[in-house]
Parts: sequence; structure tokens; C-alpha cells
Amino acid sequence: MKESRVTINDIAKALDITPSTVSRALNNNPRISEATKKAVNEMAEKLKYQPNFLASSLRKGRGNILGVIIPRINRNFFANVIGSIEQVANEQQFNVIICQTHESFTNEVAAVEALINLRVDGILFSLSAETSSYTHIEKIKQLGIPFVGFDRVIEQMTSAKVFIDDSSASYGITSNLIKKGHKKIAHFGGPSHINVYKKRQMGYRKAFNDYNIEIDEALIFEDALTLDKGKSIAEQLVENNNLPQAVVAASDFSGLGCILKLQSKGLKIPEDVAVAGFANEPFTGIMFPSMTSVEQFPDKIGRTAASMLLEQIADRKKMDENKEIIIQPKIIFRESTG
Amino acid sequence: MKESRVTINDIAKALDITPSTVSRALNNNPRISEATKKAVNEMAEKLKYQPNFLASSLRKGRGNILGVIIPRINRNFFANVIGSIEQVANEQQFNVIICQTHESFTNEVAAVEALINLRVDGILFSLSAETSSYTHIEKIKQLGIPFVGFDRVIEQMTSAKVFIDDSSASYGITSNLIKKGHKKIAHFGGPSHINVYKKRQMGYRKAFNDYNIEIDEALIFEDALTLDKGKSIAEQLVENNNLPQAVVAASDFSGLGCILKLQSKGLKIPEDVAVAGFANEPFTGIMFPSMTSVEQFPDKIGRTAASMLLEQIADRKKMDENKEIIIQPKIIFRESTG
DNA sequence: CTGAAAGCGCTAACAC
DNA sequence: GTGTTAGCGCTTTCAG
Repeated sequence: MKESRVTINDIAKALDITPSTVSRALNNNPRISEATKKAVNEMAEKLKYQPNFLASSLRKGRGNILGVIIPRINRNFFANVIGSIEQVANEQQFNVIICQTHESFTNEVAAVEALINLRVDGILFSLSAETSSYTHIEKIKQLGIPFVGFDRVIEQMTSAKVFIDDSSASYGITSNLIKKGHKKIAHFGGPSHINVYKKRQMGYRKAFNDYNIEIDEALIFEDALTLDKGKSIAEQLVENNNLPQAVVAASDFSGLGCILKLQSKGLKIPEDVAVAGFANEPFTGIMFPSMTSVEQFPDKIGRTAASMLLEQIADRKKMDENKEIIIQPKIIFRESTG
Repeated sequence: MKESRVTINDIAKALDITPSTVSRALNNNPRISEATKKAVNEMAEKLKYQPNFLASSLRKGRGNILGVIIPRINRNFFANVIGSIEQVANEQQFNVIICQTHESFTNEVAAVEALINLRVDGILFSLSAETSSYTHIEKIKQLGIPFVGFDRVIEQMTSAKVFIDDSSASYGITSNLIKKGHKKIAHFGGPSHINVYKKRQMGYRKAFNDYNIEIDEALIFEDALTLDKGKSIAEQLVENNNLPQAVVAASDFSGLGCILKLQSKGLKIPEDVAVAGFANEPFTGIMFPSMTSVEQFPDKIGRTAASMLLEQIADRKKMDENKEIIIQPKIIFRESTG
């Protein structure tokens, strides 16, 4: 059963040729005759030879592995991004290894360490919510490892980046609500040291400015991304008799939390309060009422990011470029905003 | 920037000792003096040494990597299973590499091949819907690679397995509907060559038998797992004037599709048709009406499966055991079944 | 407690 | 077209 694994040496011996010839034959090297190739492949088959990826990687100095670091996998957005990354990678014979940070900085640093030690050929990165120091990322760059940030990126860092135009999406939603006559609009956002949440808040603010409405800073929340936070903030607003006419959330989950809580208090959505989310999670289309949200085209983000990374790997010169690709999101208007 | 990476030899030279000592010091070998350990660690720090995982794995013959093969990552169930697998693995210094099959047999075979070549220390497996031949799995076992199946497993194969009691959950839902007076109940299931779908159908059938109701085979569907399938079958039932009083779905997605289609035809859930799903996807609790479903405790499944795998890795003798762990699911009754 | 030497399995100059 | 040789970076006997 566990008979020590067969190597190219075994094939070589069986065929009375050298290991290098076997190696070349297996790798389809043009200098090898078709006859030998055939013989080698048949013998490999017969002996159930399995190439040792570790050995060849060590020797070649690269292992055709891409590392992906993301906050969490059970968000539709990230799951889909990963799907398309894998697809692009596999087309070029790359494997993908995924690390979840669960929004923790410590996990993120550990993940970077692990990927470096694994000698991955490149890293795709979306920051955790906790992250505000970037020495671990700088380490990646210093080691000369190709790197592409996506979605939650470090704006000030020179690197390849892919993200959507968060600001314009948020602006679009907010201005639409304003046009409907709402003036008292809350923003359920995220930490503003993260680009996407900063931008989403900026879009919200820009709409107020453009329509000359004063912003009530008390209605802007920067730790409002989860279902529970959405609920608790909504509750708080109700308790304080400070109910807004609308809520622009930077996350579908907090938008949902808000809706559920308000409904449980007997309020009607969108009649009493209009609510919009962000990310177009599948549930937004099927809940009651269906929720206005923003499609981020995760497939496209993943495909673009992976392609950029593979380009860098193929041509290291591209590594120092500060290439930003901005993808246009699409607002999906639904019942929750009337 | 890309200064060739520092190895233990560099540390050895800098300290005027041998690489073997450095290696031992780094690995905290008890035979090394605290003084040398300290010196080595400091020098490693100073030179920004990064261990080469590939080299040590090649040498040791194992790389502390677990492979996971699953149908898809963007199902809540699998995302959560993976989360807990990673947690358990990381506690024991193992990395996890995830392969999605997207329900395709070809992808599945390729994934197995890739993981074998990567020399993973063990494989966690949930079959794709297409899979009905198992030579690729047998290869894993023949190579002596520790293996644990979870959820969608090969029942007849001797191996460690973790799954829930699908049959009893399905039985519980069906019998509950029968007790409510329903007799004409459709089953939206999956391919019966997959254990979980076979069992879910068995539970459904058993309820009919126990209550002495005849089963209408025309109401049993075996390719009804997706949102679209749920919709199209529901439509078909309406068109054919063959509407059941209730639907027991083996998937939340087909249950949802069914509900959406029936609602669009002006039918009321659960008044006109009661519908239940399976897997307790997050949307089941927030849709309208909320949907009865089955909690499978993915965390527990993941934790159990990973622990079993790590046990096998630590003690190869355990590999030949046919250990089955069955986890009790929980039916969550909600509005959609009244 | 530390060193010397061998080798994990593979690839890539360099020969011929 | 094939063989020879050396070595990727690390661990691990075996010595001492």
C-alpha cells in the first residue's frame, strides 16, 4: 500500500536511461525523441508515477502557487472573487491557496508569513477591517513578490490595484434618495481607514453637498457593517426618537439588520424609512421588501486581479507599476427605497 | 530589492557555525544551548531570514498541508465547513488548500491530481454532483494519503466519514407536513447516487410509509437543487394543474425558487402550498415568508472532519478504520410550512 | 552540545 | 538526442 513513491529515477532505471532524459521527456522538451517520450510516458503510467511538485518547485525556484488573502470566504462577494481567480489561475497551471483573516490583523500578518514561507509566486490581497499598519505588506514588496490588491486596498501604496468606484455608487444611491425628498439620511458605514468605506462615505457626503443639504454628523456611523450592528443602531435611533427618513448602508448585512429591527418595531420599509445596502448579496433580491443594493461584479474584479498578478509574474518589470483598475459598479434599485 | 534570499547557510556563516546547528536552533531542538539559539534567532531576525517551506517539506517528506475538495465555496454550508477546518488545522500548524469542483467530475479528478502532486498530508472530501466513479478517490487511498469524506461521501468505501442524519431530518419535515393534513407532497431532490440526496428522499418516503400514504412517483424530482430548477419545476406543476399541497426540497435554493415562482403566480405560501428547504442558508430566515429548513451544523462537521484527518496523519494506523460520525441536524420550523 | 556528510526529487548547464 | 554533474535549502543520521 504505502510502497515508497516512485520517482523519475525508477522510470530511468526501468528504461535504462538517465533521470534527466526522463525529466525532459515528462516535460515535453523538444530535444527528446518522440520514441523516448512515448516510452517514458508509458512507463510513468505503468509505475503510477506522480511528479513531486515540491522537488521541482524547489529546484525551479517557483511553485506556481498564488496566495489569496481575504477577510472572509462566506461573503458572496469574496466567494465569487475567489471563483474567478481560481479559474484564471488554473488556465495557466497555477494553484491557489486561500487564507481568511476573519477581519483580524493578527491573522492577516500570520497569513502573509505563511504565504511567504510557502514561496508563493504572487499574492492577491484584500485588507482586514482591523488593518491600519502595513509593514507586513511592505515586506511582500521588499521580497520582490508580485502583489495585487483588490477591493480593500492601500491607496497610498504603489502597487497594482483593482476596485470599484465606491464613491460614485454611494453618491448615486444617496442622491436618488434626496431627489425623492429625503433630507434626514443616515449612513451605516465602516472604518474610514479602509478605502472602500471611506469612499462610500465620501459619495454620501458629496450628494449632500451637491444638493446643498447640511450633514448631521450624528447620523454617520463608522462601525456599522454587520447584521447585529445594523440592528443595534436602528434600535438606538428609534429609542432616541431620531429616526431618519432613509438609511444608506455600506453593507447589505447592516442594511438588512436595520430593516429587520425597524420592521419588528412596526415600521414600514420604504414608507417610514427607506433603506439601501451594498454588495448585492443574493438575499437582497428575495427579502421583503427587496433591498436596493450595489452590484460590484466580483467575477470581473477577480479575473482582472488574477490576470494582473500573472502578468507581473511573467514579467517582473511590471511589478513596480502603480496600475489602478477601477470597475464601474451598478446600482440595483429595488423596493426598499421606493 | 530582490537580493537573493537568505538561507540557513548565511546565518551559519555570519555566526561561524554550521548549517545543521542553525537548523536545530531554529527548530528549537533541545540539544542546542540556549545561547546559540538566542544568537541564531537574533541573526535570523537581523538578516530577515524566511524559512523555505518547500525545502524543508521535501526533506521531511511532508509539508503540513491539508487539501480540501468541495463542490463550491459560495454555499454557506461549505464556506462554514471550511472556516472550521482552517481553524483546527491552523491550531496544529497546518495550512489548508481549497479546490472547488463546481460540481464537475473533470474538475474533481484534476483537483485530486493536483493535491497528490502537492504532496498534501491529507485530503478532506465532499463529492461533486456529477461524480459516480471513484477511481480517483481510490488512488488517494492506495497512495496511503489520509482521507476523510464529509457530507457527500462514498457510503460503500471504507474510510473516515462525517455527515448528518439526512434521512431523519427529511423524515421530520415530511411527517410534520403530513400531520398538518397534507397528502400530496412533492419532493425536490438531487441525484440519488449521492448519499445525502438519497437519504433525504428516503426520509421523505419513510414518512409516507409510516403514515400509510401512497407515494406519487411523479412528484419526486431528482434534478431539483438549484434556484432555476425550483422555479421551472414549480412552473411545470402549476401548468399541469398538478399543484401539490406541500413541497419538501433537499436544497434551500430550489425551495426558494419554488416559492418565488408560486408567489409570482399569485399563490400564497404556506396557505396554498407549504414549502421546506434544507441547509438553513441565511436567507431562509429573512425571506418572506421565512422558510422552514434544516441546520446542518457545518462548524461541527468541519471541526470533526479536520480532527479525524489530523489524527490519521499523526497515527497512520487509524487510516484503515471505517469510522463514521453522524451529526444530528436540527429542523428549524418557520412560516413557510405554517 | 556541535559538526560532517548525505540526500529528499527534480532540473538545467554543460558536455558530446 | 542523451548523459554528466551539480545543486535548490533544508534535515538528519552518525560522529565526536
